[in-house]
Amino acid sequence: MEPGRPHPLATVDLFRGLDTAQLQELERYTRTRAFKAGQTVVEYQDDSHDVFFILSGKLKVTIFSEAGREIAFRELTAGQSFGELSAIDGQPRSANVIALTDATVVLMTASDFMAALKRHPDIAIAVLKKLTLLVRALSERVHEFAEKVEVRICHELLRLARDAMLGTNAARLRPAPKHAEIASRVNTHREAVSRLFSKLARQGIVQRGQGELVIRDVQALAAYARQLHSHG
Amino acid sequence: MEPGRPHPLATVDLFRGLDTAQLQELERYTRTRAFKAGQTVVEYQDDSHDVFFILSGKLKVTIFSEAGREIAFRELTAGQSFGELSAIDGQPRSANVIALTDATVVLMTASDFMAALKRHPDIAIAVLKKLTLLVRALSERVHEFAEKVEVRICHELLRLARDAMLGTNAARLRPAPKHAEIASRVNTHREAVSRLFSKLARQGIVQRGQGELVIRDVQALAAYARQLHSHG
DNA sequence: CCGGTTCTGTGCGCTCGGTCACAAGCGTGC
DNA sequence: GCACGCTTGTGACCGAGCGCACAGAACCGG
Repeated sequence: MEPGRPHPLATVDLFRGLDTAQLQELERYTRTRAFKAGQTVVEYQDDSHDVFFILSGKLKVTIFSEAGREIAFRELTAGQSFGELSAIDGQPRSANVIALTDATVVLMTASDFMAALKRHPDIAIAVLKKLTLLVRALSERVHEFAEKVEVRICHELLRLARDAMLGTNAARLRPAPKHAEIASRVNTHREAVSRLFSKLARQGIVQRGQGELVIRDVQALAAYARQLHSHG
Repeated sequence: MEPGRPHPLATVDLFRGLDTAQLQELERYTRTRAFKAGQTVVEYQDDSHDVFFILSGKLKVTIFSEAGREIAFRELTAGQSFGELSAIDGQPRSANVIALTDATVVLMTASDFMAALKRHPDIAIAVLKKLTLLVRALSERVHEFAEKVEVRICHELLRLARDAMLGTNAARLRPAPKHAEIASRVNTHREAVSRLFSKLARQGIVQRGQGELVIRDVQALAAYARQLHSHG
């Protein structure tokens, strides 16, 4: 327990709040693994049940429709974790995870993880918070499908903007998100995104520069969505 | 602690696994409330954060789109609980809950609930399992919106069938679910459901009797959905 | 700088499915 | 039974948005 040098597991969000002694004890139940860029970490429908904690690198979670179309994804980086769902309910994995860059992860078996939850209520609560967030995000998604395509795209843009604010009413997305990307997340097609962007650009709400997308007026974008939504 | 007479809180699913002494201790943090049929228990966007445990009666959870259209719902009965999300993350309520029948519930403040989670890891794990189930159900929903209307309706039918199986390949839904009901859950219109039912009835897959709906061949229904899905 | 590849912008036809309209069932209460 | 309301079945219309096609722009690697 060296005070100046924090334990490596201290970077894991779920373990925030544990002291070094507790982390050392937890570490006994983990194994470290390295993945090369492009390698698959877990595969959809696998029935492995380990939980993973990312020490370094960047991974990508994807879900494919049965037709093979990519439906949604998010990126994971150091400090984040994944695989809790299968550990908790024993069901097969709900998504693919592949390494985007070389990455180091630490993993724990389902039963060791569940035991850790019992021993350390703070971890359990951290997982609860994580799942709660997920539930709310998913619900939002479900609601959104009641909306028309343009509204959904606007919402997705607003979500992207939220994480890249630049002042209070503007955001810069760099690198520019690919249209096909956005489209697939809200379950529509590239062309729809392209057309909407043109419209928004004409109104000065967004601006496309080299390799970046600037949302000049977040308020106006939200208003645009609201107005589309209400009248039809 | 009378051995023959179980504690009233023992009926609550989340408290499965606690002994009578622990239940008595928990009870000190609860208040009991009675609701009359039709009364609102929690309202969407409220910022109350209590957790509710149903002792008796039937409640209904609904979510409305901003346009006021009912999007989805589920029913809750004795033993189930609700309100955990707001207690865990402190955000406003994610849905409306109204009493369908007269009902008795027990409630706990958010902070008492969180404290209980810390003291009783089994409760925390029960909540984790519940949320995990929810996440999986919601993900399934999100995926489904990539499908065409008919496929979505078939899937909804299959879900209904799952809870009302009659042998291995048939199910009886009684009372018959209303078409408008099913339609709103998969985000479409009464007419679409009506038309699909006619088609399925012509193929002998389902059968409409007085006040009930019989799914004669669940396999065939699943196959029908799969085939629609793959060719277009 | 050139040739290829991937991404973007836009026009157009066609299909799915949302909407309207109306008739027929069914249940309930009087 | 009859009248009323709620639910269901079905045809016809029509608009949103998907899919296709193709041209231009941006982004490589060499």
